[in-house]
This record gives sequence, C-alpha cells and structure tokens, in this order.
Amino acid sequence: MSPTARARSAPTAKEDRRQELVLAAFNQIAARGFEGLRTREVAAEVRLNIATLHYYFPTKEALIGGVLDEAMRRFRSTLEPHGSPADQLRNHFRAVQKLLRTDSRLRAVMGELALRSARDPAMARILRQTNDAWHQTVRGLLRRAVREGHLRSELDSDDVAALIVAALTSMTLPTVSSADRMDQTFRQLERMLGLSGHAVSA
Amino acid sequence: MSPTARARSAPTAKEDRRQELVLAAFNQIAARGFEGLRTREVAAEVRLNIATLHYYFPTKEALIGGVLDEAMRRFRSTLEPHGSPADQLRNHFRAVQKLLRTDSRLRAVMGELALRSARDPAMARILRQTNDAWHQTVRGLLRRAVREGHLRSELDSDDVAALIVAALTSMTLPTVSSADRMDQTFRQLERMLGLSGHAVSA
Amino acid sequence: MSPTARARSAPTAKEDRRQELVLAAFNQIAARGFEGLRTREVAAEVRLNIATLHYYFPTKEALIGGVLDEAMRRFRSTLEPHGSPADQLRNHFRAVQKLLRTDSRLRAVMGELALRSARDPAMARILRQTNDAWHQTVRGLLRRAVREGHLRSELDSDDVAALIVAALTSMTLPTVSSADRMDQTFRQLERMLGLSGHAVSA
Amino acid sequence: MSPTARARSAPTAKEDRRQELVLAAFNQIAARGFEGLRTREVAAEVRLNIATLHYYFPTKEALIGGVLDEAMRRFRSTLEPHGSPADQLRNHFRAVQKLLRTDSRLRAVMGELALRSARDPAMARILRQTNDAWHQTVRGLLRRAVREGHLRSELDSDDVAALIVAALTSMTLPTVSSADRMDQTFRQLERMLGLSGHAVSA
DNA sequence: AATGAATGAGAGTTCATTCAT
DNA sequence: AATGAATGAACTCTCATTCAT
Repeated sequence: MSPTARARSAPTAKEDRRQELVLAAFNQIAARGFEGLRTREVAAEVRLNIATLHYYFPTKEALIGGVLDEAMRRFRSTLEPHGSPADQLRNHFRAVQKLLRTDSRLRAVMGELALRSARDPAMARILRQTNDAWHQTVRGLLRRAVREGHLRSELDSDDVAALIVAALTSMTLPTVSSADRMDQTFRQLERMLGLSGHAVSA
Repeated sequence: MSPTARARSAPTAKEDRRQELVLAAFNQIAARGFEGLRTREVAAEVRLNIATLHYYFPTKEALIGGVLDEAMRRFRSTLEPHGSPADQLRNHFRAVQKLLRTDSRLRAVMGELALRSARDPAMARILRQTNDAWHQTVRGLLRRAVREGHLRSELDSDDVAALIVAALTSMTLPTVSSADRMDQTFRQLERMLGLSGHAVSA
Repeated sequence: MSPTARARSAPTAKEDRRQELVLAAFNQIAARGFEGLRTREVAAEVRLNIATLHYYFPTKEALIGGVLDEAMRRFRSTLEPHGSPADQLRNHFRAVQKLLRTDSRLRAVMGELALRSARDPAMARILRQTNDAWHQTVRGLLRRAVREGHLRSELDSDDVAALIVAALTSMTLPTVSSADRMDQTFRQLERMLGLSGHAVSA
Repeated sequence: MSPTARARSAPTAKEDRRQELVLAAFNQIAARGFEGLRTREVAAEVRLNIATLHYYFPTKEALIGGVLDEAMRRFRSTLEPHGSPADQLRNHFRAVQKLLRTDSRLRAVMGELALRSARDPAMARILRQTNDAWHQTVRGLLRRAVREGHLRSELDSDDVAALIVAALTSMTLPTVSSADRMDQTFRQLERMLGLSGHAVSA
C-alpha cells in the first residue's frame, strides 16, 4: 500500500492506540465513575507508560472527550430504525433494551456522562443533541405507526415520545436498572402503545 | 468559654453541627459531584477547621453516609400520600414534580447517589429500599384509585408502577430534566392514567 | 504571655518556619540557580514534608517571592549610609564590597533574580525600585561629599552614580567577581573619586 | 525527494542544521532563560523532530555548548579593535554599546551563561578566557592611547581596564540595562578617560 | 537524516487523615 | 470541641532521552 493511499483511508496504528486508550478509559469510568478515573490506570490497562498516554491525549479532559464520542457513537448506532415499518417501534424498544441489558458498561458511562454534563457545558451540548435526536426518532416512529394504522392517533405526540425517552433513559441509573424493573417498564410501555399482543411480523 | 460567647453560636449541640456539615456536603455534591467533593471545602463552608470535621465524621465515607440519609429523608417525606383519597395519585405526581423542580440540588444529589450506589453495596441497599418503598406507594395509590372507580382496572399493576417510577426517576438526570421535557412527561403520565381532565377536589 | 500580646508582636512559630523555608530556597537558588530549584529539596533541607511546604507557601512562585523579599532586605540594609559624613562614600564602597565578598550566596541570588526579572514584571518592578534607591543613595553621597569639599564638583552627577552602580552590580556575575578583578575595580573607583589617599576618619 | 524540494531548504549541510539548532536554542535562552529551555521547543522552531535534534546534538548539554560557542563568537568579533589608532578606544566603546543595545538577545544570553558558569566549570573556563582577553584588549588600547598622547599616563592600568570591563559587563543584567542608565554609564566612562570632547577623526 | 512512539524519572500540587495541644 | 501543623500517598503532567524503522 502506498503511503498516500494509507494516509487517505486506513485505520492507522495511531488511531488504533487512541481507540484502545478510549476503551480502557471507558471501562474505568464504567467501573469506578469519573470519581475514580485515573490516567495511570488507563495507561496500565493498555500496557503503556503514563507519559505515552499524554502523547495520544494531551490532557485527561481530552481523553474524556474521546470517551464521550465513543459513548455517543455506540448509542446512536442503536437509534437507527430498521426492520419492516410496522415493527420499527417495537424493534427500537428491543434494541434499546438489548443495548442497556447487554452493555452494562455503556449504561454506567451514559449515566456518568449525563451527570457530569451538569458541570461541563460542551458535554451538555453534545448530550442534548443526541437526546433530541433520539426524541425525534421516537416521535417519527410514532407518527409512521399511526399513519399505517398500527397505533391510535392520539399517541402521535411529543408527550408520548418524552415519556418513552424518559422511561428508557432512567435505565442508565443502577437504581432502576434491575432486570425485573426494566422488564416491567418495557412491558407497560408496549402495552400503553398497544404493541403487546402483536407478533413480530416477518 | 463565657456563656455569652457560647450564646453567640447558639444552641449548637453536636447534632446541629453534624447537620450543618451534612448540608454543606450536600451542596458541594450538588454543585461539583462526588468527583469534586472536598472535605476541606465542606469544613470551610461551615467555618470549621478540617480537623474538626473529622471529629464529627471520622472519615469522608461517614460524611457521605450522612448525605445519603439526608437525601432519603427529604425524598421520603414527599412519598407520604396526602389529600383526599381520590386525588392522592395526582397529588403524588404534583409533589414529585414540585420537589424535582424546586430542589435542583436534591435532584443532582439523587443522581450522584444513584450512580455511586453501583460501587457501594451499602448505599445500593438503602437506595433500593427507598425505591421499592416508592414503587409500593405508587402501586398502592393505583390500587386504591381503581377500587374507588377513578381508574381502569388494568392500570393496577406493578408494570404501571414501574413505568411511573422510571419516568420520574429519569428526571434526576440533567439530560432529561429540561423544564419542557419534564412537563411533557408528566402530562403524558396523567393522560395515560386518565387523570388529565379532572379537577383537584377539595 | 497572653495570646493578645503574642498575636500583636512576637515572631510566631509560623513566621519562623516560613523564614526557614525561604532561607533553604535562597541557598538552593544560590547553589543551583532557578534552573535547579526543586521544592522537594527545599522542604527536605528543613526536614519538612513537601506537602507541608505548600501549607506555608501555596505555590513555588510564592516561595520565590519570599526569596526576593529576603534578598532585597539583605541588600537594602547595606545601602543605609553610616559613619561620619566625610567617609560615607568610602564606607558605602566598603560595605558593598564586604557584602559581595562575604555573602557569595546573596551575590549569586541577586544575579539570578536580576536575570529572571526579564521574564517577571512584578519582580522587575521591585528590583528596579531597589536599584533606583541605590542610585539615589550614591548620588546623595556624592552631592554631600562635594558640598563638604571632599570631592571635585563635576563628580556630583547622575552619570558618576550610574557608573558606580554599574561597576558594583557587575560583581554579582561570577565572571567578574574574581577577587582580583573586584579589588582592581574598587581601587579604580576610589581613585577616580580622589578617595584613595584618605584615611578613614574616626 | 525531488531536487526542487531539496533546493527549497537549500544547501543544508550538517553544519548548517547544527547552526540552525544553535540559533533556535540561543533565542529560547534569550526569551526564557535556561530555566525555560526545552529541547522540544528548539527542535520545533527549526521544524525538526525532537529525535532528530539528538542526532545533531547527543545531549542538551552539547546543544548548550553550541550556544556558548556562538555567544563567544559574536562577542569576540566586537573585541577586535579597528579604526585609526587614535580612536580605537572610543570605537571600542561604541562597538560594545551598539552590540548590547542592538542585540538584546546576546545580552540576555551572556547574562545567563555568566550565571550558569558558576555551576559549570568548563563553561566558567571559556567565559573567563573571553573575559581576560577582553581585559587585555582594553588594557592594550589604554596603553596605546597613552603612548600616542591621547590619554593621561595614569590611566594606563589594570585597574582602569577592570573598571571599564566591569561597567560594560553589568549591562548584560536587565536591571542595569535601561537605555538611560547605559547612556549615563558610557558618558561617564568617556568623560573619565577624557574622550568626551573629541571628534571621531577620519 | 529523519521520525513516531515510547519511557523513566521526576516535577509541582492536592487531599484525606492524624496528632499534639 | 477545636485547631494549626504535619504527612503519605497519589495525582496529572513534563521532559530529556531512546529505539525501531
């Protein structure tokens, strides 16, 4: 591969290392919170000297920025609706449920980021963008479901979307994220929307 | 110490001082998170020497325990149903809404405690107790409202209670706690329960 | 001693410690320059933990400020003219000569401070004040000596004072401060002023 | 690499690169002192990687050695007497004055070197050599001027030379190098030597 | 010649905790 | 009850230097 071609596209070794560090930081935050995030631990997890970490990320804050990006990336990928139009709404629930159940670290990190955003305007801006995008997505799914006759028309509203987003968001908090409570909440959401009895159409 | 001098700082019993310190810590956590909690700052806010703080609370953890108690106390006091039976459910919503809107510090501290409980089993136990109590309270309100004919019977369930608690809990997160989103969520909850049109009876 | 009386005057233990630290820093700068000044070394020289140094001086810069004050104090004390009017000028030379020969650390520190003042406006201001005061003192001594008939009148001028101050200042630089060169310079200054043959009057 | 590209950075032989680096280091020392000299900054100023700097100069000390040589070279070139014999002394003053006024960086670097020589015997040796050479030069000029009848005979002495060198050296210190004070000192030196009224002969 | 990546050693600073008074 | 002084341990960040390529 020519250097030119390589520069234009490929995942450089440098980017790989950065990603490794971001993942290590991600895990640390999930495990110990921002309160317990230590750059030395992050570097050690990747078997790098602490000085080398600063070669990739000049400051701790920059590393945290990388974690924020990563979390947003993971979460956003779930937002994209897929499946047949009729089931997108339920599929969305399933996807979020799966994400929050599977990736307990993402759950924890999202919670940490949300809280920290109260003290970090830049972080707050990004989180709000993602949140608004999510709200719009849910709103769009509701609208389409109504249009196609799967949902009662009064369920197409910002209020319904807000309730859904709120209920799902709460699951990033450990208090609420016990498996049972999560199940109950999901069940009731689907029942409220009249999605419960339906089979997932092929 | 002269009686006069003593009188100046009032009937400062040991418990009062402890409470002052807890409140100061509470405020610090609300403002800077656990990440930014410094015992020296807490002591300074009460005009005490840092060494004296350790007289009242042997360790930082003990002080945090005090904050946990305080937060639970404040929150629990809201849980107690009041008003005529018919309106208790809506009154409960109003009370929670008011609490979360008025006391933004409590909101922030509750979020911080929830996240931290993931790393602190003792804290987790206490938070879960409170949460379960809350769930039971809501469940009880639903049941009574059904029994008295104010609610459709299928709304008496753990699932509905779980959704309600989840939606309200999410408001401790800054991301979700914008005034507009909170309003939308409350509105939809009331609509879902068929409480919206009713006037608050005297 | 009552606490009141003590607070008003006495050299508190705290001030003593601060002074100890300043002296240690002074010595370090003399020995290794600002380039080699390490707070940990300073603390160690006084057998204090590094954290305790920061209890007395919040930052390294604050400690350096203390060194600046100390150097100015030592140097200024030499400036005060004394002895019979006739000999004050020569006495001044002798005092400066003695100071620079005796206190080789002060010599070194003055040089370091002078150079650093190029990058530190606050420091520059203080050094210039001291320097101007010195210039004025020398100028005053020249004037009086002329008035009393000990000096030719054309030697009462800012230019002469400037030359004297410059020649003496140069002795803070190691290059120039060899004993021989210092002697030669002093001798020539006295000769220039016609002070050479005179005995020091009682 | 194409010849064109190579031509851009010119006949960059090894010595040229070394010189570039020395000049960059020279400027850094002038601006921030030894205290603030960073090899990375030096390399960056020449658009070189820090590792490449170590190809040209194995250690930081070696680079500093280069700076010392450069400073001595620049300074020595001023020492060489020129002009008609009668005016060499005054011309020398003028040259030094011009050097110190024009090249404020050299002034600063000379000061830094002088101070550092207290901790670096090799550097001290070189500086002393230059200084002694300077002293001898001045002494020679004095002698010749006396011989040719331009100066009173008692001004031919080591003491006079020492005073002159001291006065001029002091101007490397920022404290003394204000334009006014420099003027005054030069004026008085010329007056002392009886050079003031003379025109510069052709 | 030149570079990106890596590192050991150490810098200044912070913080919960302790202890003598 | 309260404090000033002290500390160990740790923190983020820096820097001259090295090494494989």
